[in-house]
Amino acid sequence: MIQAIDRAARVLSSLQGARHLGITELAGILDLPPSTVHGIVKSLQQHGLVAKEPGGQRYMLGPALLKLSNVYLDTLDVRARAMRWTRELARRTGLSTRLGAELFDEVIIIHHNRRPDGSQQMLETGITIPVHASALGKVLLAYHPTAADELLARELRSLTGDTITDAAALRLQLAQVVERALAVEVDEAVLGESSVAVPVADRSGAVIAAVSVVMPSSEWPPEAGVLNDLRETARNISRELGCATWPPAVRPRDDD
Amino acid sequence: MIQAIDRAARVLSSLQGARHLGITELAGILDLPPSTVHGIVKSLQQHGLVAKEPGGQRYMLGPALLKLSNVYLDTLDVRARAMRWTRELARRTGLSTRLGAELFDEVIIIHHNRRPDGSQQMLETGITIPVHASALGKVLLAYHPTAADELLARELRSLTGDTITDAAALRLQLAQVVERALAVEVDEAVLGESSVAVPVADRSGAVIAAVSVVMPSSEWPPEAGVLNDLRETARNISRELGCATWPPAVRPRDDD
DNA sequence: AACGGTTCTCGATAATGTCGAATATGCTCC
DNA sequence: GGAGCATATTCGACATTATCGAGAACCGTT
Repeated sequence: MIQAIDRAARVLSSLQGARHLGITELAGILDLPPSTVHGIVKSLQQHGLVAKEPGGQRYMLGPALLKLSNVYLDTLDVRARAMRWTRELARRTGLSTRLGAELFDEVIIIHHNRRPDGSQQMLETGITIPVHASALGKVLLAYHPTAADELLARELRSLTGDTITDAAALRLQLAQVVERALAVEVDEAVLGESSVAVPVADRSGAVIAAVSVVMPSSEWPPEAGVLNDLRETARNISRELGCATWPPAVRPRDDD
Repeated sequence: MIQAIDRAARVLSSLQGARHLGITELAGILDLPPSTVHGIVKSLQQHGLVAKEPGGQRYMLGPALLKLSNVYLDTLDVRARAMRWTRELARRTGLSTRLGAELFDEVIIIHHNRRPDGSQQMLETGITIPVHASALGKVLLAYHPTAADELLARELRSLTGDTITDAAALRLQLAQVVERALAVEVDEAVLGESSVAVPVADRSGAVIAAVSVVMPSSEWPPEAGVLNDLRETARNISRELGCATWPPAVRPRDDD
């Protein structure tokens, strides 16, 4: 791990948390001398990864990230394939759908279909949710035991009163997830919101993403038809990616 | 400029262009030994900025970029303020609107409102357009002479037959842009598409973004009402940002 | 099963980033 | 409007740190 790059990434990460930071503040967070931080920030700035906030003398994330991220989304084969299937899923179920991938101890939403009732809803692509508090996350963890082990070794943060924070309880759920190829979550991330997720696998049979439908907890549990549509969607996407058999198999423990 | 960070940024940039690259390919592009590139890529990977493509042994951009970019958009004050005004602008004019900011020699779209006729249109947030081939870009250049000087010193790439590639011609247009506080573009970026843009300034009076309406070239020129609505929109956004007078003044040459 | 082309590991070298002190800049309070 | 303070920024000597070549391991292919 190259030190300078590690530090640069930490700078981006800090700015991700705090939005606007001065050199001194950053130096405080990273526990480095201000002059060192200044050099890093200036290097990032030259590439547009960081920008000076208009007016002030603090720094913020830069516009180059938006361009990179846009290309990232375009690069994702799963996403391109999944889009038409999830749109259809949203139409059939009348619910909003998400496609999520693992990002350390979070799930990042790489595609979002709004529920088709025409109500005003924010676009969720790009937001992240702790893995342990989402159906998407439970699916990804269940099929990636190494990540699960790592996560369960740490303290689990509670988001609502119903977030599962007990390692043993979560591990039990993960086992069930694999059995049913389906994970659920009720009020665990956001009060009043619940979801069901299923795995998406690629040619190699590895689970690389998960699809979910989100519904108001008042409509819980979902009808059997919804679950079937959801499973069918995941199977179709996986098939398009060249996956031979669905549901997929759990990836071996040390495979990374 | 820290070498390691510069190289890391170049790696990201290369992956932005090529989508998928192996270590050797990257090494070729950057003209570095493969082992050096490997170290850089591995460091980026640890932070999720780069990821191994599923299946293959090549690398691609990573999911962390999506999260960073999402925060970047949230951080942008202009964008938050502009959104309601551009939505209204789209409604009144029946056209799609864009909010753009400068990213080196390109304009990056930081917000996009689809035209409200209900037709299927792709979301343009995050795409980039060469500054010299867009109305948005001409506005940004006109108010940022240092950037204009730099750009005009180089060769201008042609996107359509109508792209302005002559430095003198462009410089003349930029002068007019400041006079009218308005830039136009007809078929210069995409055939059949034309746009008009106006500047958005912040508290300090500096132009930090531009708003535009985009229309089919068949509807060109826009009615006077559209131009008024556009100007009004930019003035409203600028006022919300604490800008005292609109149209804004050109930023002095060496001010960066 | 053997080959060619990869990615990846390791360690010595010297190039490189680091960090303290000094300077410049900009904000705040009087 | 001016003085004072806090912050950003520059600079250069030093030693930590990244670099790069050689070789091992790996993968896909013939």
